[in-house]
Order: sequence, then structure tokens, then C-alpha cells
Amino acid sequence: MSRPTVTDIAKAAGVSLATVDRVLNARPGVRRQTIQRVNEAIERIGYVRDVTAANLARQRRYHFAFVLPEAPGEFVPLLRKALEEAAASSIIDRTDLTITSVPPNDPHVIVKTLQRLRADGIDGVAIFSPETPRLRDEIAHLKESGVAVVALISDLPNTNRDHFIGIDNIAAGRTAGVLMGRFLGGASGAILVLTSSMQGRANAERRLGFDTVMARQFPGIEVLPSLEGHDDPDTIRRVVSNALDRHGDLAGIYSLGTGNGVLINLLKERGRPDTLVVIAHELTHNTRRALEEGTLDAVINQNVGHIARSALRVLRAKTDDIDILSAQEHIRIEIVLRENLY
Amino acid sequence: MSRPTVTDIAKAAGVSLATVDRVLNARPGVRRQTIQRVNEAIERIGYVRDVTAANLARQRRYHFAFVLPEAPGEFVPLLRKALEEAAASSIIDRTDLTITSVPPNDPHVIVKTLQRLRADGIDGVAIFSPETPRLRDEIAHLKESGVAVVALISDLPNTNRDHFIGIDNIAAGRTAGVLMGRFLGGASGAILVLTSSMQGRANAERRLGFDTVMARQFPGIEVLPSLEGHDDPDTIRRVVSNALDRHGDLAGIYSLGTGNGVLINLLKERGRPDTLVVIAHELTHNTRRALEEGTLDAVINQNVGHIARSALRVLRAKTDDIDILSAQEHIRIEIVLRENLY
DNA sequence: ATTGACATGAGGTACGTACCTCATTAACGT
DNA sequence: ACGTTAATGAGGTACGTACCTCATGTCAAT
Repeated sequence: MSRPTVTDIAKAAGVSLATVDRVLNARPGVRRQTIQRVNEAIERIGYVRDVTAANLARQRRYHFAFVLPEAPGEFVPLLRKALEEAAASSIIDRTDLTITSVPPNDPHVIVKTLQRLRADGIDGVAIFSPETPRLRDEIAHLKESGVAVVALISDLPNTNRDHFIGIDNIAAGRTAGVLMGRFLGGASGAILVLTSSMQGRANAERRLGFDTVMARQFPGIEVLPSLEGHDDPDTIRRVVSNALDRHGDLAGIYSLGTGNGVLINLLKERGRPDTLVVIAHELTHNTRRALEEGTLDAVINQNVGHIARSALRVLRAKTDDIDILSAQEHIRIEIVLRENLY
Repeated sequence: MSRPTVTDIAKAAGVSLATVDRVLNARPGVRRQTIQRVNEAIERIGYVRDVTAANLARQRRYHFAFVLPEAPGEFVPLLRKALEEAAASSIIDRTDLTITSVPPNDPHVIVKTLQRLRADGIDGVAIFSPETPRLRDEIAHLKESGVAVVALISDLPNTNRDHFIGIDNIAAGRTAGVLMGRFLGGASGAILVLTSSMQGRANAERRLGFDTVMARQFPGIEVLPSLEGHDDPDTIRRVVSNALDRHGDLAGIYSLGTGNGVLINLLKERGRPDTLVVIAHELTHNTRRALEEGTLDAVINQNVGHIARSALRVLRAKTDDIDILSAQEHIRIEIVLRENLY
């Protein structure tokens, strides 16, 4: 007893195949009561459309575009690589993928890119960008044109994007905070927070979560004002060096944006005290090696492979107007130590 | 510029469609040099088989069976639920799923079940069971019959199963150990380890990893001999109560198997010191609530949803003799705190 | 009664692949 | 030269769905 087909619906509803087809694909020319009769038959026999066969018949190809910032650091290239890997696998069946790099923090170029994609008749876009008024407007246009839109890594909450694929950065900050506090184990001292100008929202949220936890659960620890690295290696090196010199009682370092490479090198050059707790975000070549060597104590990670595959699945589901399996699409806040480094 | 099809291969290789088909599906009756010519054409024009169309034409249905133990605790039911959820989604397209419960630790019944499945012409089985000689033999038979076999949760390393879907339990134990040691923050004291008879191998491995880390990195902490709960609520309650009474200097509890429900209740009844660190395995209703309430400090988890979907994907890939995306199928050792509880 | 609008049916082709049958050709041994 | 066997071609049907055309039926407005 295999799955019922359209023919079975026709038999069950006492109509022809053509009518079933009209109902299924919302084509005009069917009386309301007939539509209902067909739908009842569908319910009754438990018909589920064979999406793969439908796509075959439809000659359906999905055109998706990813708009990624040309941001410094290893994270975006890793995400890009994960996308290309997913594209090589069967997940991407019948879909064409465009990956566009745009200068970060340039709303004009991002909007222009999206406009071009919309003109090209794209089916869905995944956008990794801070939210700006012009981007908001363009997303509204995209949605009006029937384009599926998902926000990637950094949410665009005041737009009507279909979905956000990424982590809750406040919770990520809280997680980092708890780890910091507990790893310090009652020790007192100051904590250096290293931030970067990229992805202002995400960084601010992480900082917020971190501060909340530190203030509430670990009042004995002083969290210093953020150090701005401005994504520039030399600047990062200088400000971190200064801070390390100035604070003899440094208990921990929380790096919540880019600039981990410089930080790690600096710690290795200067030698780091055993008791110092260093926590960073995103598992990359640098941070992975640093975990292995003990330069980093923990990394808060969002799995780029999962994000890439999830984005593709969600875009496809949204263009087909199909439900997503929300448990599968939830991006987890991963805590990575040397011991569960995979 | 759509994808090349079999017809394009035929044209490019200068052979008929029938020959292309024979080559593609490894049917007999083609000269070696012709096979080569066709394969070259495939290479040249970059043909990739349209798996969905192939499956449609093939009328392929996958018959997979999951053999799960009727084990105590919440974990197996959660896994079962995850399987049923995956089955309701499109992942399961064209596949029939059988979930069989067997009494744990009864090799006879497990083998009988597998034999029956083999006789029924199953395409693949996922087995969650300890390894026994008779199971080993039956897996060899299954493989000979062309059945795909994956080990679930607990590996069957001395068999020729196609794949293991689960975590590295030694690493999981190490992870728990490091968390325990660092959360204790230099405090000294004794650690209670609560084990269960189920899944002997997994528990032993976790214990091994835990002990290794404690001995090497936290020599000031004494790890007590395992307490056996024998999966019996009353026994667990009794032995844990005794231990709590006896050890006034208890610093931490590591529960590496089932019995978390009883443990959590006991801790709540007796009141738990703030400094006590309690770490358990598997995120369930009980442990989730305990994390929220602060009764547990951390949970080491393997994601049942991921495991279920991965098992289905791997079984399908193995029966089709297709490569798997190993990054996607890697089951991570998740560290779950209250802050990154999803 | 005629017209037209709408609803429905009948039957087809297509998507890309699998798999079947039958006919034809080439290569071989005797 | 003959039969035998292996290799190949030609042409079909099928999978489940989409989408097209054309014919026919029904009903209400004129």
C-alpha cells in the first residue's frame, strides 16, 4: 500500500484528474463545492504531494543568492566554504546558487545588489548584513515580489524576513559570561572585553548578555569597558597590549568579535598565566588551534555547516510554501572546549 | 544551461540510450572500451544523475528498521519520538520505517528480530544494542545480504557495520571531567559517580574519559568508586542517599547513565549546597527542568533529532552506495548550560 | 431559444531516469 | 559457412505530477 496519488484523489472525489489538478494548483474554473469535495477526498485518503515528482514535472529550478559581507576574519570565508560544500551535495538538487560579496556597512551596495537579484527573478535570498532603513525597504520590495528572504547570522527583526538563521546572541553572551565566571572559580579581578565594529548588533547583544550575567551572578568580577579593535590587526595589537600592560590583575579576556588571530598570537608571545580565562567566538583554524594549545579556554560557536544547510532548506521550504522542521533549523549555541573539539 | 541528461551522454559518447543506461546501472553486456567511452563522455559533459528522477522511475522505496532497547529512562523514548518526527517530514520521502523495541541485554531476541527483518528483505537497520558475539554474527549475515547496518548511540566496533551514529563517549567523559574540574575552581573534595548497568560500553567509556581528565588535570579531587543504580529507582535512591550521608565533603556528582530523575528529586528534597557541581548526560524533560532550576550545572548531550535524521540519511546513502557529507553526520558532544538551553 | 460564461472531463505530452523487449550487428569457434 | 554468443540499438512504458488543448456539459441571462 503505497502513497495515494492524484489518480486516487480523482477516484475518491468522483472527479477527473484535470479537476484535481486545478484544485491542487489553485487554478481557476472550479466550483467552490467541488474544491471542497476534492479537499475532503485528499484529507480522507491522506494524500501528500510528491514534491520531487512535482518539481520534476515542473522543471523547477531554485535560484538562491547569498549576500555576504567582505568582512575581515576567518568566519565569513568559512561560511562561504560551507555553502559551497553544501552546494556540491544533494541538498542543493535543482538549485542554482549565487554567492555575492559586498563591502560591509555599505547599505547602498547591498541594496543595489538585492535590486539586481530581484530584477533577475531570484527565488530567495539569504542576507548577512546589519539592518538599515534602505535595506528594510528593499526587503519589503523583495517580499512583495514573492522572493523568500532569510536573515543570516545577524537578524533583521524589523523587516518581514521569513526566517532568521543564526544564534541568539544575547544568550551566547550569557553563556560566555557563565563560563567565564565559573572558570574563574571565585577568583576576583578584571575582565577585558575585545570587540570589533563589524556586526554591531551581534556584538552589542553578546556584550549585553555577558554583562547581565557578570553583574548578577559574579559581582566580584569587574568587567572593563570594551576595547575597540576596529577590525585592524595593528590597532587590536596595540590596544590589547596596552591593556595587558596596564592591568596586572587581569582575570579573563572575552573576545566577542573578530581579531582572535591577533589576540591569540599576542597571548602566545607574551606568555599567558595559567589562571587567565580566555573565551572567544567562532570556531576557526585560529581558535581551534588555540583551544588545542590551551591558549583559549572555550569557544562559543555557531556551526557554519549547519547554518549553510539550514539556509538552503529554509529558502526552499519558503519558496514552496512548505513547513519547516523547526527543531532541525534551530542553530545551537555550541560550547567548544579542547575536549569536545570535533 | 540546464544539467546534461542521459540523452546528452548518448549523443556525446556516440552510443544509444540503452547502452548509456547499461553503463550507468552496471548492467552486463557492454564492452569494456564502450564503458570507458561512456564514462569519458559523462566526465566531459559533467553529467550528474538526477537522483530524484531516478528514484521516481525506480519506484524505489526504502525499508529501514530501527531496533531500540526497552531501556529505562527518558532517552530512548525521546529518540523514538525524534525518529517519528523525522518520519513525518520529507527526509523520509519514499521510505518505510519500522521501529522495534527489544528487551535490553537479551542477545537472543535482538538477533531473532534482525533475522526476521533480514528475511523480510529490509534495506537497512539501525541498531542500538551492546555488542555480543551473536549480534556480531548476525550483522555479518545482514551485510552479506546487502543490508545497510548502522550502529546507533553505542558503537559496534568489532563488526563491519557501515557507520556509527553517536558520540565519542570517551571524549564525552573527558568533557564532563573538565567541566567538573573547572566549575569546582580549585576546591577540593570528593566526586560521586553514578552509573547504571545499561549500555555498559558507553558508561565505561565515559567513566574512563572522566577519570583520565580528573587524574591528570585535577589531582586534588578524589573520584569515588562508581555507584551502581542498576536502573532501579529505589536502589538509586538508596545508594545515593547513603553516599550523600556518608560524604560531608562532597564536591560534585557525575551521573553518566540513567537515573537522573531520581537523583534530581533527591537533590531537591535534601536541598543542595550552592557549591556542589552536578553534571549529567542527555537532555530530557527532567534534566532540562533541573538545568532551569539550577539543580544541574551542566548536561552533556547528544542531539536525538540530529541522530535520527543522520541515521536516516546515512542508511539511505549506504543503500544507494552514495557518499555521505561527513561534516553533516558528525554527532557533536553538546555542552548544555542553563544559558544555552534551547 | 439562443448566447455566453463557467465548470468539468478526456486525453495528451513532458520532466529525467529505469527497465523491458526485440531486433540487429559484430566477433568468435568449429 | 554456419551457428553461437556478446554487444548494441530502437523503441517502448512507467514513475507522479504539471500543464496544455479541446470537447462537452450546465446554468442563467437575454
